[in-house]
Amino acid sequence: MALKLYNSKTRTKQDFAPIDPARVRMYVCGPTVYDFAHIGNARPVVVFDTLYRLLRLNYGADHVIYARNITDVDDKINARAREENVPIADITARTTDQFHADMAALNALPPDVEPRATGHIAQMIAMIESLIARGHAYAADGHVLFHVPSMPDYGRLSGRNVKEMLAGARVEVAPYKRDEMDFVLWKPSDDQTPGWNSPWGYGRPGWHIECSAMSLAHLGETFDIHGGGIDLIFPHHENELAQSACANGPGTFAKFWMHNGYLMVDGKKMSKSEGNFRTVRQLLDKAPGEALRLQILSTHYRQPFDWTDAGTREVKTVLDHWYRLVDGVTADAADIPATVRAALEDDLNTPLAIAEMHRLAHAAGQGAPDAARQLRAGGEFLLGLFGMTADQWLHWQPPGKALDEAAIQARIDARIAARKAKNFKEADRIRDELVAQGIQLEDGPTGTLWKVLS
RNA sequence: GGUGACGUGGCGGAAUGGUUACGCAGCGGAUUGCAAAUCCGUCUAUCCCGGUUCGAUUCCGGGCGUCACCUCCA
Repeated sequence: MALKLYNSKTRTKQDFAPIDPARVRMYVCGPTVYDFAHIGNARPVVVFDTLYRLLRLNYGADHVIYARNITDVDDKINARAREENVPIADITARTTDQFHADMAALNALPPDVEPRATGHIAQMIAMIESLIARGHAYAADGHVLFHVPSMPDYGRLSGRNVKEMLAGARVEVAPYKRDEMDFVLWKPSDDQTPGWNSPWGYGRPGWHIECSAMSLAHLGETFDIHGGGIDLIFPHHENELAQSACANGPGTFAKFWMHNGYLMVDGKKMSKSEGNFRTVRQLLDKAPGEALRLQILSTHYRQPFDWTDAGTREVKTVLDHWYRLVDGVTADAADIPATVRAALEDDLNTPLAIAEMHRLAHAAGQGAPDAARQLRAGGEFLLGLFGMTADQWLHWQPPGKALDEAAIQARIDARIAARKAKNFKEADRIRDELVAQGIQLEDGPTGTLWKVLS
């Protein structure tokens, strides 16, 4: 079955055919590194990681190139460095490390290239020069601005009507702008703010130009997929598209635009003032990263997602079950279940894919060995699950908390002895004692196993 | 004010012009010394009002409601 993807540009589901099957190119907007990644940052990473895995399967791992940037020059970073009174590089290095660790915990593969904005200043300057030369940008008052009326198609990607937007605009217009909609490509820096020398003086790039410059540098003028959150469609992606298409020529840039839906927490927009702000780091204290991953995938990527703790508990229960079924089972690519794969190939229908996984789990639970292999293959090769053993999974503890497994085993042995002596009162007492510590015992045919209650 | 998305059973969540997914929870059973785990069985749904149709949850119109964007945001 052919891969179909919803293209935000055309607002339809289309058959995906790469420009060059030997080099399938995907660019996803990565984080601005100034603080811990929140669960809203994790959604596009997990969604596009799932797509990345599927593309690698379809075209070969060596024929897919996935670029996800790190934006390490931004006024939010500058503000944070000032607050903490540390060098900017400290903030960006620390936050980048945290981001990598958190995304790895979610079983997200690292991208093939991870360009940094500060490493591409020269490319940004070159692109700005090209925009000026082509009449799409102008220098004014130390700034360089993109002239929006120079691009007739502006607003098409995000479905905005420029005139209507201006009618409802609440922003003050800077005096140096020729048009209210014009946006900054380059802006001046003072001594306290990071900057680089440029034809327009000492300064730093505007928000959108880094993605245009980096996608060009690593993927070329035209590439296959551009992804990110729907909140970025305006102004970020609209402006990226404007810059790139005007600098490189009409018709260049991404063939497919993909946007994941918004993320809410407990039914509301996540924000610090609402008290429902969740970092990935905080959530990894409640459940293993794979559970968070499956939770993210349990809603179709284009739908709004409502994050709840109850949802986390539910996927944890599901994975407890699946892990038991695939324990000791090995699978190879031949076991990849066609049903799960077909669901993913239909615009990444992960909820349907998970439903097909449940069907396999049902069959595996009845003792079908091929179903167990397919379940494992579906998790391992498609959804990015089963990265640990069943024991590791069932014994999982939040980072920093270590269980004394030897002590638990000693209690289990004592209980086995009591049971052999038919002293059930003592056996039950030991079991209750362990339950009070969050340890659940399971008497099976091969002996007594235990798991951590969640 | 402008724009967009969404409204499916207790909860999560797909699909579909007609045959009422799937999971979690609940309930009943098997199993177990009792549990847990596992297996079997099982109840509950398509926001409201019109229209098109032999038939709509699905298409069209209206209404109500929720969320978001238009300013930093994944």
